[in-house]
Amino acid sequence: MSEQTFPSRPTLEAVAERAGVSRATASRVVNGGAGVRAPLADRVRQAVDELGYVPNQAARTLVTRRNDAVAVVVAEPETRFFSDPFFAQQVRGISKELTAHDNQLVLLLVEGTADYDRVGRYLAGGHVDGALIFSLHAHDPLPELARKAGIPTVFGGRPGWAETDRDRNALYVDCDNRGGARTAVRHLTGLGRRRIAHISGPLDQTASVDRLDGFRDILPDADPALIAEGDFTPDGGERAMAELLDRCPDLDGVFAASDLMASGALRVLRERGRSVPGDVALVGFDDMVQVAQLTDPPLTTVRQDIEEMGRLMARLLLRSLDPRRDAPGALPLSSVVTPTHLVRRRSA
Amino acid sequence: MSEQTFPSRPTLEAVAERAGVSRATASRVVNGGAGVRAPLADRVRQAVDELGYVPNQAARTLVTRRNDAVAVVVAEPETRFFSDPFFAQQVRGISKELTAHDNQLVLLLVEGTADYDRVGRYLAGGHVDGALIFSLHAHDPLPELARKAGIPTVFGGRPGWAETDRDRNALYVDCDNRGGARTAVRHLTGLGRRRIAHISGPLDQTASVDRLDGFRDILPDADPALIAEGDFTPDGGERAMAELLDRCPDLDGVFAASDLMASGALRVLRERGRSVPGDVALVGFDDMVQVAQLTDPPLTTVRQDIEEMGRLMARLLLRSLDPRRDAPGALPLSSVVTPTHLVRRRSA
DNA sequence: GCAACCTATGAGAGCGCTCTCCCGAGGCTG
DNA sequence: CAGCCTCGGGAGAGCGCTCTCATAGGTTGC
Repeated sequence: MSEQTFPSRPTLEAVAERAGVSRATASRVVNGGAGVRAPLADRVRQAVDELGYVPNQAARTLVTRRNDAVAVVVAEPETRFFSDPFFAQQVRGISKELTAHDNQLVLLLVEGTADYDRVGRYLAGGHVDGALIFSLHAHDPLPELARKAGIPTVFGGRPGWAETDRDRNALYVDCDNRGGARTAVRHLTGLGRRRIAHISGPLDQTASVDRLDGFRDILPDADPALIAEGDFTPDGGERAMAELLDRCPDLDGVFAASDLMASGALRVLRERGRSVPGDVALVGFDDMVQVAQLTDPPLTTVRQDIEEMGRLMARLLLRSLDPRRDAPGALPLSSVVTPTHLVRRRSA
Repeated sequence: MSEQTFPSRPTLEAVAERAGVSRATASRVVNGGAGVRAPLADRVRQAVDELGYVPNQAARTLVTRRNDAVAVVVAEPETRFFSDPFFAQQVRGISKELTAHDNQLVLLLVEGTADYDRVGRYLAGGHVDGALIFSLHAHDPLPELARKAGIPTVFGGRPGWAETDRDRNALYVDCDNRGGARTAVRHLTGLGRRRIAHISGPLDQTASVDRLDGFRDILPDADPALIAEGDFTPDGGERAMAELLDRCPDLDGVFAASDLMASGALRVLRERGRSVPGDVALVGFDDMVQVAQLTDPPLTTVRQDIEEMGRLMARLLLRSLDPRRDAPGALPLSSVVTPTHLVRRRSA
């Protein structure tokens, strides 16, 4: 049925010949045309149009050593990547910033252990100029792969070794997890709640640990039975909430480390006949559109600007790829911690 | 804070020198090592390891004219791309097949009109060997862009012009939308339903039109008031269902063109006090895990194997990139229509 | 009016790789 | 044992582009 044929593309040489100039001049025009007199430049541009010339990216990359492409690496099962709006928002922010600077986004999903090899080869193969890595778990080999590949990297979320191991010089963007958690818990204590539980994220991620630390900052003597570990999914939130209710039926407040987990917790609370916020006040984290506002009751939550964080990650990476980019006064080349703040709705 | 330095990569020349062979031999070993005697090959492999050599992809592409990368182009707002599990499943199928053949997936999202330019340039720039395009709407410029770029393309879902405009020779993978719709509607009539409504997808997509056609095959005299157009989202399903109930309060069956829309319809039916399947029997389309089985009641629906369709798309594209791949007897190089079948659950 | 100086253009090297040729060494046949 | 074939390995061209460097022509200054 199909017999697609694909003629070979015109080369710069062909353009130059048609315009009656040298390849060098044609190249100059194609790349902005600085220092080429108008009549010549016009002839070249016309030749480009007539031939439908598009530069061969491989040849260009070979000499400039730039790809104008950036890898986004996600160490999370595809299922979660596609179902958790967190990633969608972050990728959108990244995507906007990258396309604004004519960079291409290459998505690399890491599912099985075997994928690490493939990703390592890809990063080292010179396909991309830099990497954005997020959802990093402890002992994940990705940072090492990126380092070996020798390409600039920016992390979404503080890597575990960022503080201890200074010379590895991680560049990251994260929100003020600990401060946000403190605000959330303080809000609950302010409401007079006395038995406050915490549903944490997976404790091999710094975001989870930091939020737990914030919780403990306010409640240093909290009963360990009041803390359950989730996995940032609604199901995980359900499981953790059920566990907590079994252990401490008298709890009257819950701080969940994500809105998605809070939504799961909410379902379990309702099933078990607890009113929210009457019996149990509930605070989430993220202020995820499509989640926090749609639950019943809508979630009081700690807002972080996820899309903006994505944008910052991309900007940071682009700057470390080319320090001259957006000149003085711009973003300094260092990690960024964005602020959080409490959004009060009806769940607490 | 950050001062990342990036040493230049070892070249094939360096490997050859270290192994005491010519560049040609080193290249042979790196690419499979056919026709190189074992001791030499081993020396080369050792040199590769010691130097941490990784081939420069740009140089390789320049001469082979292959990228081993394929673009996946989605003409749908990011929001829908990330929230609709349909895409997730399709991309997963594609991703599996591509990685199995050492091909890289490059995701291109098209949101605004401005993005078409960027995507066109990208496809024409020789970054990728082929393109997979899905969620095509009528009059979308993407097919033309891909054609101009001169790269093989496979569509997810039959493009509108595939039947009429033979010489454009579209290669596509689709499910038997019309047949599936017929099965769904026949099931409803078989249950004794007499006022059967249809919530269609956006009618500028062939999948929507085909499903509507299937509906009409069984009910050629259906009241036009019993047909409402949705947009494949839960919200669209809600709106359409509300409309239908306003127009025809006596309807007793609904065939929704997607599970997501069916889930929205279900909410509206419940709100309006209609029991399902008692008052209104409801059939969806897709058999989307995480949707059809989780609604209350679970959806009777038309199953299509979305992941498999993704896999087929990728396989078809890989074959048209390199006809020698997976030798005789394999997939013929022509469009594929996959079967559908009814999955009975409780909603009808 | 001539030296000194620009500035626009061209010539050409080379980025790192693959692949086609070609040569030489060994094994076979007659 | 000569002649032929085979097959492993090397030499080298060139993929399409960018960028440095040299050059030609025009300008300026004294």
